[in-house]
Amino acid sequence: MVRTRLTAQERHTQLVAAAVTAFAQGGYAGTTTDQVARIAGVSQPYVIRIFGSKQELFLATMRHAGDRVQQMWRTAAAEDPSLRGLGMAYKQLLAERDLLVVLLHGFAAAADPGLGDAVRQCYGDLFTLVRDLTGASAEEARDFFAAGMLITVLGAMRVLGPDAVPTQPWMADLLGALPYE
Amino acid sequence: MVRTRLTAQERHTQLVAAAVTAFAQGGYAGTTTDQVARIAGVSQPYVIRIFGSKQELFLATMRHAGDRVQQMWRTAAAEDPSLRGLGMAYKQLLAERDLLVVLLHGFAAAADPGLGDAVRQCYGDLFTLVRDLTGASAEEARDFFAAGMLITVLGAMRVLGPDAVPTQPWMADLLGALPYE
DNA sequence: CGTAGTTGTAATCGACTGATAACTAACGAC
DNA sequence: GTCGTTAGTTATCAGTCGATTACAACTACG
Repeated sequence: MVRTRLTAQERHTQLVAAAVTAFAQGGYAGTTTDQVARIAGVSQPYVIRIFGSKQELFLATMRHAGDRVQQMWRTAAAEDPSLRGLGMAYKQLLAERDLLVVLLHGFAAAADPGLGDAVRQCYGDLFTLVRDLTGASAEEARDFFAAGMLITVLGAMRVLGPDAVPTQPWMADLLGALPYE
Repeated sequence: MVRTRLTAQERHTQLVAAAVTAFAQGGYAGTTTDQVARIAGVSQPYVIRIFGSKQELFLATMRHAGDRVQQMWRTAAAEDPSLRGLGMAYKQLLAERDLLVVLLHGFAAAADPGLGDAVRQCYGDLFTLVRDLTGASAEEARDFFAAGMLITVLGAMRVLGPDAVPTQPWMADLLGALPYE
C-alpha cells in the first residue's frame, strides 16, 4: 500500500480543492458530498466528519475561491495597481474557471438563509479590496465588477475558458469585444 | 366546492408562474417539483404529467423568463430604442426579481448537459435582440450586458430589488453608482 | 511493547424526491 | 342521460443523500 495517511489539515485542503471541482459543476444543491469524496479518494462520511455538514463544506469552498481571487488581485496590484491590471488578472483566472463558477453558484444561492450572509460578505470583501488597491471611484469600480460578472457568467455558460463550447454567431461579437486584453 | 377546473393550457401557464417563484429561491437542483405543485395548489404528480419531467419544467420556466425580458425590451424600444432605454426597462424588471434570478440560476446550471444548449440559446437570443433593437456596437452591447449581469447578480444576492437586505457600507457605494437611472 | 490519539471506513438509517400507475370526477357533445 | 375525453388525485416505489455510529488501522510516544 503506497497510500499514506494525511493530516486532517492536509485532507481539509485537498477536500476543498475537490469541492471546487464538484460544486462548480452542480452547484450547492446539485452536488453530493459523495461526489466530492470520490474526487478526493476518501469515503463520504469522512467528508462530513471533517466539515461537520455539507453547508460548511460549501462555505469553506466559497471562502477559498474568494481568497484565491483576492490573492490574485494583490499580486497583480503589486505590479500594476490599476483596474486594467486587476482585470487582466481576473481574466487569467478563467484558467481556473471552476473557482469563478463556484463563486457564481454561491451568489445565485444567496437566497438560502444559511448562505446569504456569507455570500454578501464575500462579495463586499472583494469590492472593498478592489477600491483599496486601485483607488477607483465608485463608478469605475461598478464598471469593473460589471465586466467581472459578465466574464464569470460567460465562463459558467461554457462560452469562455477551458473546453469552451464551439463558437456561435453572436458569441464572436461579444467575445471579440471583451475588455482587459 | 368553489374550485373549478382549468384547461391544461391555463394550468401550464399557472405552473410556470409558480415555478418562477420556486426555482428563483432554490435553483434547479435545489427545488422540488412538490414545492412548485404546492404553490400552484395541485398535486406533485400532476406537475410531472403536464411537463413530462422536472427538467422540462425548468426549461419552460427559463424560456418564459427570457420571453418576458424580450417583451419588456421590445416595449421599451418602441419608445426609446437606445441602450439607456432598455437599461431602464431592465432595472424595472427588478420588481419581478424572481424572473431575473431564474435566468441567473439557468446560466449557472449550464454545465448540466440537458440545460447547457438551451441556456446558451436563450442568452444569444437576448444579445441579438438588443443589438437589433438598438443598433449598438459590439462594445456597447458588451457594456450593456455587463451592467445587466451585475444588476442580476446583485438581485440574486438580495442586495437589489424587493425585500433587499439592510444596506452594508460597501453596498451604498456600489448601488449609488448603478447605471440607467 | 502498549496504549492513547488520530485517520479513515463499512454499515446503515431516515427522510426526501422524481416518476409511474391506477383510479376518480368534472365537462361537453350528441 | 350516457359516454368519451380531459383534469386531477391517491398510493406507492425505487433510488438517492446527508448524517450517525461503531469499528478498524495507523502512528507517536513513553
